[in-house]
Amino acid sequence: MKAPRPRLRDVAEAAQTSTKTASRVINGDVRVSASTRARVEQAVVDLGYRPDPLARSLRLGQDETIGVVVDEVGDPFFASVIGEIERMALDRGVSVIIASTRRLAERERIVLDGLLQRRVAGLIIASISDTHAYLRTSPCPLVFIDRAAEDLAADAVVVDDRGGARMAIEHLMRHGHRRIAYIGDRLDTATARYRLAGYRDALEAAGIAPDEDLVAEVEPAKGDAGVAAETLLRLANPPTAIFSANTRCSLGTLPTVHRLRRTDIGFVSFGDFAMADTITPAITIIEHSPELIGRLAAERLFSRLAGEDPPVETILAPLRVVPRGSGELGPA
Amino acid sequence: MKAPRPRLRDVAEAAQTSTKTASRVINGDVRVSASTRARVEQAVVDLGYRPDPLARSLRLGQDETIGVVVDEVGDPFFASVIGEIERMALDRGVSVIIASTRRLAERERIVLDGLLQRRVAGLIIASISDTHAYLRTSPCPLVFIDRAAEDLAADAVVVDDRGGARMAIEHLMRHGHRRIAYIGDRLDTATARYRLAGYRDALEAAGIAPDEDLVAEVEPAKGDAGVAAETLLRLANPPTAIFSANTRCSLGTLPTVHRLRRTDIGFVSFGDFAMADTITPAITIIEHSPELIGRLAAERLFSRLAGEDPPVETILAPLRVVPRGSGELGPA
DNA sequence: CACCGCTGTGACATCGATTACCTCGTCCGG
DNA sequence: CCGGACGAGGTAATCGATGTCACAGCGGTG
Repeated sequence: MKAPRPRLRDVAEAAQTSTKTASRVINGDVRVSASTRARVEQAVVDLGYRPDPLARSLRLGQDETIGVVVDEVGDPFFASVIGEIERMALDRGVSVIIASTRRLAERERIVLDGLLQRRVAGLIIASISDTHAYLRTSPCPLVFIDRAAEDLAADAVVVDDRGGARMAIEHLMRHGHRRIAYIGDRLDTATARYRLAGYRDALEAAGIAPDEDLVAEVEPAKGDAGVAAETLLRLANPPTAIFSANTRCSLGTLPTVHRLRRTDIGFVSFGDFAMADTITPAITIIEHSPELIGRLAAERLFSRLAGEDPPVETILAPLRVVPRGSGELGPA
Repeated sequence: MKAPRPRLRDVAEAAQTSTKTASRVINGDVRVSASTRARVEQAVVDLGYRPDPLARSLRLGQDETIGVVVDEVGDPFFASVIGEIERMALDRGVSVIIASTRRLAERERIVLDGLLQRRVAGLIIASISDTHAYLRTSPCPLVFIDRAAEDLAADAVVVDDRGGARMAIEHLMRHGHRRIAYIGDRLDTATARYRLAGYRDALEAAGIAPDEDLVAEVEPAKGDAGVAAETLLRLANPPTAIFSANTRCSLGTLPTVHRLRRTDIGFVSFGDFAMADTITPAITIIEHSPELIGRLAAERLFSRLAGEDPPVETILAPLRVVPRGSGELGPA
């Protein structure tokens, strides 16, 4: 009963021409006479023809699809990034395949490999790994987000992690803090290393001797940020302020801070989150907009897909301190 | 320099056999002699052969990909749902294409059409539209989430919206509230209608006359939930409690409630969110786990893709009140 | 007038994998 | 000893669109 979807061949037959000419019309080739063009266009409408993207991809050796690889799709930061990328892709009729690495270099390999096998047209990657040799001959444009690829000349959209962390610490110091704790990601990601470096920069510049007891390296997915916070706050000589180096650490740490009724402590979060301005005290943040990062990355990728070939660049998304209260509390 | 990726033909040649036999080995056909099988397998390893998914899809008329269509990828609820689906898909080597409708029925049509054109193997859909006639002859299994398709016999994973809303209102009434406001989504989505119905059920069962001034229908994406909350709280005869019918409304409403220093008001949110248990007072919620919904939907879809054919079913994900403070405040 | 170049067109190969259909032995029962 | 079932494997068509290349017709040119 149900008619199978029309093929190019059917269109060609209806228009009394060859598939090649029909293909020309559809792809906007100029060298087709007006009358033939009209017949084909009519046939397309009559039959409701739509080219099969699969066949097209096979022939062209490339899929009208981009891949986005992030740590974890459910992470609010990446969810917003992806949302923005998807928005831009949809406008261009491009599909978005997403994949998450769970912060495992091995999985990253696997999903990237799969995406490349599928011949995606381009990739946006929040890489967890620090070796990308196998991407050096990538057949498609790559844009890194959140963390640049250090061993690869590829576009990246990042924030000034080191400078941002330093800004956060200096902000706390301006409000009188001298003992400031750091809670951040595992140091096997570059982002975490840079932010920790920024923290140390600021302390050193202020002539404060670093205290390793105040540096906690955690795995936010495991929920151990809260444990780290509790440990810090129970030290014999506890910090008067905490710097949380990313959103998920903040989300893990703050419930503990509140449970222990230590809302008197100074707090700055690298990255915003829902309700940050509503809890008491409201949380001072280093703001970096995931939507902006997504947009910049997608723009870059689409411009390359459109054939433009600007020099490889690492784009810095802007960063600023948004004081809301928790970062302006002085030490006891 | 760079060798092109090996094709099945290369494998066949290396194993001194035909593509057909090589294909049989790869697809696990039993009727291949042990020695031939071994040769082919060796060749596959030697050449690092990986079948081209595009070609395979074309031939099979189906892509090893599932589509997930939601309101908005950046929405925390859907982000978690997608995260869980992606997790399950990756385990099966299936890719996930995401698309968002922005709550526009027209866009929903477009993205679904695109996905169907791509011949996805299956679809998971949070539908915004209420006509799905064009999906009736869908070539692939469908699973609806969050909202069932009323005009289509298809699987769905939903929560008991009406009952859940009723639970929320009854909870507030048990703590003495009689004037309870409702803030929820536009009523052109079924979910919103059910939740509002549940709200009305509860009031009616308690013999409370409904007051339409207390019902606000908003568009959370536009940020007008906060405006609605302010309007409600400034009424001559204001409510003593607010029921927020979904997470995004809660995220929009609560900053306003706090800004107006009206944290004395009763509050229940349909749907959890980050920091809900950390703000003061902590927010009482109707809990429905997005991860669970994602998992159930994905399980259903994969079971159909595996050829199982259970009767079409609407699965109810469980729901419960999680009291945290804001829902247990009595009226002034 | 022969030749050149340009335009519009179509037959056919191609992308890489799957499959309908066929061939060739071999082994078995009758 | 023969027919036929069966196992193993090969040939070529197929999926649907696009690239290659050749060709016909036409106008201009030396």
